[in-house]
Amino acid sequence: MARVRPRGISGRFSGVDWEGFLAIRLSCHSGAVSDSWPHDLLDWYGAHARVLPWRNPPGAALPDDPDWPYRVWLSEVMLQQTTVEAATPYFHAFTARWPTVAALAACDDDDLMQAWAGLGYYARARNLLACARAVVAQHGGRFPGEEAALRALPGIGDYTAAAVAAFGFGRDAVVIDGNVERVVTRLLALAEPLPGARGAIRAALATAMPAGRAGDFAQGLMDLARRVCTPRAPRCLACPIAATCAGRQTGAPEDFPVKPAKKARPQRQGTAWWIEAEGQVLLVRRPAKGLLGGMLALPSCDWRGQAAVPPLSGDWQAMGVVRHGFTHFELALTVKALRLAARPELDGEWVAVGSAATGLPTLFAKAVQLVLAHARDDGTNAA
DNA sequence: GATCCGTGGGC
DNA sequence: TGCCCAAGGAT
Repeated sequence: MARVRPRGISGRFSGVDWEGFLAIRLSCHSGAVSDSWPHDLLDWYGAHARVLPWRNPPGAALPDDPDWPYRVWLSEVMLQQTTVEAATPYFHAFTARWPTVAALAACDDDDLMQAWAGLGYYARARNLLACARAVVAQHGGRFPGEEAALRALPGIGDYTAAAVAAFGFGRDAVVIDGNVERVVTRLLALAEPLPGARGAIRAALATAMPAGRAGDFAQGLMDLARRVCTPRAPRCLACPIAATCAGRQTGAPEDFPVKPAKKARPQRQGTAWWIEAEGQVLLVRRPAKGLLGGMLALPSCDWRGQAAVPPLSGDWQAMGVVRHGFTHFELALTVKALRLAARPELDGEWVAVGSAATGLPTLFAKAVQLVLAHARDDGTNAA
């Protein structure tokens, strides 16, 4: 069922949207978008900025700390498509364990992947390490401050390069993420769907950005997007730039940004095998590229419909089914267990049963929990 | 440009 | 419950 959306002036019988009417009159009087909105936003940000461990307070000079850009970069990579709440404990754990980019560059690959486990998008972890090592090898252990040099490093795209330049070095970079896109498409009522609208977004921000305040300007837009200009039911009455917002004047600011329709996620099925012997279970390292690349996992078949051939013949016990949604498909993973007296000759790493769930991606952590819960039930029933 | 790549939370 | 969303990047 389609969502019901108020359509502003034309869609209502009792008809007159006085708020919108007044806004349009004001707009016609003063111009389509006021020149003062960037400073209104900075004023609002000065009073309402979130306090975050990787963020400089509004209006303050950057910390006199050679590792500041490192922490900014680390936070930005963790925050790619990831919420502040999910990333924060990982940020603290990483900075405590690896306080400098040189320390991170020197770490063991498997330790890094285990530390990243659960955060998702594991290519970020592989690129994180490659980037740290490139900074040490090519830049003497100091991040470059220029966007172009940052953009050339692994795992750093347009957004992250601009964010590190602005937040880490105080450069005048145009920082555009999904939050900024939402605010600006509403502000301008851009009807063109993403990603086509990005050129207009960048042009508007390059014009509007107050010189010397790029970092506060971008983070102000992000805080506004999270607290006021939310995806659904934006709180326009609390917005410092509502008076100049064309999206609000349409009566349906939540309709922006316009996005292309999404495809349905296909269903896939697969099987994973728990092989236990001598208090240990067999894990395997997945190939470096592709889904869950480089991560430890339970042995499993591929999930594209091929027959599930277990790595050993034997008396496999059914443990149940784990359902897990990925970005572009949904998986029903059947879990089967085989317990042996002695460890068989198989490729992989044997780990203690009690610690098997730690350091695994969430899908396999769920599968391990399923097996352990099954074992507890058996123990209860036997006792 | 289109597709692939995790996860957890909100409504 | 199912769908949308979150400080994107690589291929």
